[in-house]
Amino acid sequence: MSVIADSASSTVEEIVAHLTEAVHEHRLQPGTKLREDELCEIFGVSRTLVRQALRAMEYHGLLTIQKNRGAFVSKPTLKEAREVFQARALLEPSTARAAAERATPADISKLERHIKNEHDAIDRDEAGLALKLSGDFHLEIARIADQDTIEHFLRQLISRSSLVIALYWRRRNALCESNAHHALLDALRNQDGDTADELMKGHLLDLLSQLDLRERKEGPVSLRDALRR
Amino acid sequence: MSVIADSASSTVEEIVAHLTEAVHEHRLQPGTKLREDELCEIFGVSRTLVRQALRAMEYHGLLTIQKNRGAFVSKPTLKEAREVFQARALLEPSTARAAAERATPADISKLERHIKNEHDAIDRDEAGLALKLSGDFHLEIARIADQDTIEHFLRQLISRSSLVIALYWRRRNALCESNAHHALLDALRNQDGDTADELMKGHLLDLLSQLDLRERKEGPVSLRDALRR
DNA sequence: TGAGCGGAGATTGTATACGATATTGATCGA
DNA sequence: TCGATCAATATCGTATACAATCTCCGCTCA
Repeated sequence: MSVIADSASSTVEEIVAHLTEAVHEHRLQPGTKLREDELCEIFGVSRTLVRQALRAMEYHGLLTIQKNRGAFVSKPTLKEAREVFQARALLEPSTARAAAERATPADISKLERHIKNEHDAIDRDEAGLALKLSGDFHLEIARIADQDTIEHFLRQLISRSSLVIALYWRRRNALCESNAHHALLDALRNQDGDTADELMKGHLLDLLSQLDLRERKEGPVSLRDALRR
Repeated sequence: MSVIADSASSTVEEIVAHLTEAVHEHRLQPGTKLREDELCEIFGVSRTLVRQALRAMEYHGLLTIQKNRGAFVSKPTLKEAREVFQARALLEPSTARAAAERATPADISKLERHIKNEHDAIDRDEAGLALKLSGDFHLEIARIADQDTIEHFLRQLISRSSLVIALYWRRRNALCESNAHHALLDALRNQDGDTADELMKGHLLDLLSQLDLRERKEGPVSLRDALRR
């Protein structure tokens, strides 16, 4: 979770994790260019590994690589934004249902801790962290449902949701999801698949309804600052 | 579509396309190892590009790369097999519905040609090609629905379906999907979203019901033979 | 005879070198 | 002064070289 890694040398997975976290927490804004040499210095590896990491993130939908021009944090169009939430609306309700039918007490308490962390982050005004934790909550439900394939897709969709929110969120301060997550947790605790399905459906519609047509926010930021290393 | 490419040098996309086609048509069986040097010779490029292609196919779920051991055509487990079709069952019906509501006459005639090609392939006993065309039919529907994100996921799911079918299909000779595709085409032609949704749901359940618990088929095959170049 | 143990060869992982392309900024002319 | 052109530089794309790891086969010894 820490942003400061060993300055020696990192693995591809570590590079991906750091950059992904930075995007999730909006320290790297959509449109920011990620130069390979700079990343080499920061992570202490050769361009070979940096390029592997960039390709992986392109595949996840977080970066867009333009031939001979470089890698940029993706700027989802409005169409893509809608599609991301439409796809989530297809996948997540039935996943929540399956999770409700399978959740163990250990799963429930893990989710409780998740929600607590989310609240703490909000209290400390760490909106980026709160958003990331919110996404993790959804992924955790897919894990409980024991649906590896859907979890894999959801991971990408939730990553892109973070970009969408960075660009199209109507009121950034109000992360009003906590109640929805609480209600979902209750349904899972009661093994109530029907309710979990319905709640997830409504939750995603809620999120979608909060997106706005407004143009994107301010430009890129220093790469090194965003990564704080 | 041709398997024989220029022996000079290929792009990453061409390498991916050729290998993917070979997997789709079951010329490369699950478990087959893809050695980098061999691919370099076959495609006339350095290991740099071959490795990029292998990574891309790993992302698509067609290959499994083991550290320091190499890339192998994936062997989906039974659980993964079920998950693939469950995920398709979530995504494809509503996509078919959207396609029915949007299909133009040009789209319809394109689908008609698709189905004709499928029949031709079956008549000529080219089961691998028929399977590939069958997958393309499903992708074409996603394209008509104008759902890029879902199409992206479906592409992976259909790729993996091909592996699943290679491993778990009950009776390989009977590709009984033609009727289902015809019925779908009719629904699309009539702009009948409800029916398209239902037909797709049933079609996927059909496919799932034809999977079997039996163990996998015979072992790997010569890489060069499978690629015929 | 068979299990365990090297070591040579094969194969993959990473770094570096070189070539191709794009970007930048200075110079020139209208 | 403004725009166009072109060289210098920055940056990315690909190939190659070297390092790390695994595989396989022959050897030793109980």
